[in-house]
Amino acid sequence: MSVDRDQVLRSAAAQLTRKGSSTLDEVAKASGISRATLHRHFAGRDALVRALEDLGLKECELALDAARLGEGSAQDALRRLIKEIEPAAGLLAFLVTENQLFEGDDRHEGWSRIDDRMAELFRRGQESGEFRIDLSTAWLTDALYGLVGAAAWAVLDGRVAAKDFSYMIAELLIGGAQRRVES
Amino acid sequence: MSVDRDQVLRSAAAQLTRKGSSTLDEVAKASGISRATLHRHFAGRDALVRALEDLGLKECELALDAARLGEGSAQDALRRLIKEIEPAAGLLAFLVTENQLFEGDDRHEGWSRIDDRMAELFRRGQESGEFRIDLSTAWLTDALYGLVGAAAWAVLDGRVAAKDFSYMIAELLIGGAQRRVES
DNA sequence: TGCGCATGAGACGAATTTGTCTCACGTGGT
DNA sequence: ACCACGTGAGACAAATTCGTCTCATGCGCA
Repeated sequence: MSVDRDQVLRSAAAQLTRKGSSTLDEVAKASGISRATLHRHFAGRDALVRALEDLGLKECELALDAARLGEGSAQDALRRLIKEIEPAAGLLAFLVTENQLFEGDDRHEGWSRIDDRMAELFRRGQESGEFRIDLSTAWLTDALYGLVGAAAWAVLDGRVAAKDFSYMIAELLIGGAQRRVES
Repeated sequence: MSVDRDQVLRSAAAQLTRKGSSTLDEVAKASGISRATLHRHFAGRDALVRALEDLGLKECELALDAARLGEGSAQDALRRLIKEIEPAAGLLAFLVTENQLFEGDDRHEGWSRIDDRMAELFRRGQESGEFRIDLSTAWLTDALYGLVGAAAWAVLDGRVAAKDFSYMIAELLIGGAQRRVES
């Protein structure tokens, strides 16, 4: 009977990813609930977006924890991270397009912490000699976000099979498109 | 006296990239014109977005032409493409987030043609042995869009120097993050 | 059966945005 | 000097969306 808050948020993210200017009524219908109920759980559009941000933030933190970025090679850690972050890809695809969250320098500090943890992984890989040093850790972090968003969108649109999600991202990010004659 | 239509569109794209829900009044002010004038040139919000799409489409076609994708190695052609597409990056960064354009299967056929040309480049690279075949051409195309958008945003936000734009994208897309002991 | 509770549906005014209009101003060309 | 034209500023109603409210329904539970 009671509404599943997380499920509503996921449906809302999917709807808002498809159409960023969706009406609250459209969001509610996409979540299978009425506008009144949506409004009972989230005070307004801002509150809804904030909740989406918090959920995405939480899932990213969990993915970062589960990936154990400090263990093993940086490459393997990155592969684990991409695999762990897959459930949050839909949410991230929306959040990265929601530049409104970054307006006014009051960006949620949580993202800085996540960025730092990712950049730290790339830095570790660079220091160990696994990753090239001519690509900045900031760019690699942004590129990871961009590829996750692109992959999520490609999957939603049927151009990439869902099962290939993490493979496609990890291989491109780590190895690039270039064919290497000797592995 | 007369308004520079393309300049207005670029300013509008920048404003809408920053805040997708910008008012027409905000868009107009960002372009340095009044709402009345904006409305004289573009019938409404839809018409404005359509014009932005057409401009982005045109610039992509021009970039594809200028890159001469059929000449030389696929790698070099891809590097040329990325360099040529840089001026349109801001526009693309907005358009890729404007999923509204893809609603209802009435997507502008022009994008299909562009996608095809890009996919053809990757296919050529795969057939020549330059690119790996385990990453589909559709994914490589989407990844290119995603990286261009991510890079445009990173530059706008000051995390990546504008002069590194094409290098960062090309190197990551072609060579990946992995360090290769022998070049 | 009867109660509690969350929800769905809809109405209502307020706020915002939009589309259209008018009018005055400034510039460029005749 | 005069006119044509594009523009800025603002007013105005229409349309849309939002926030809040009320009421009825359905389900679980005692």
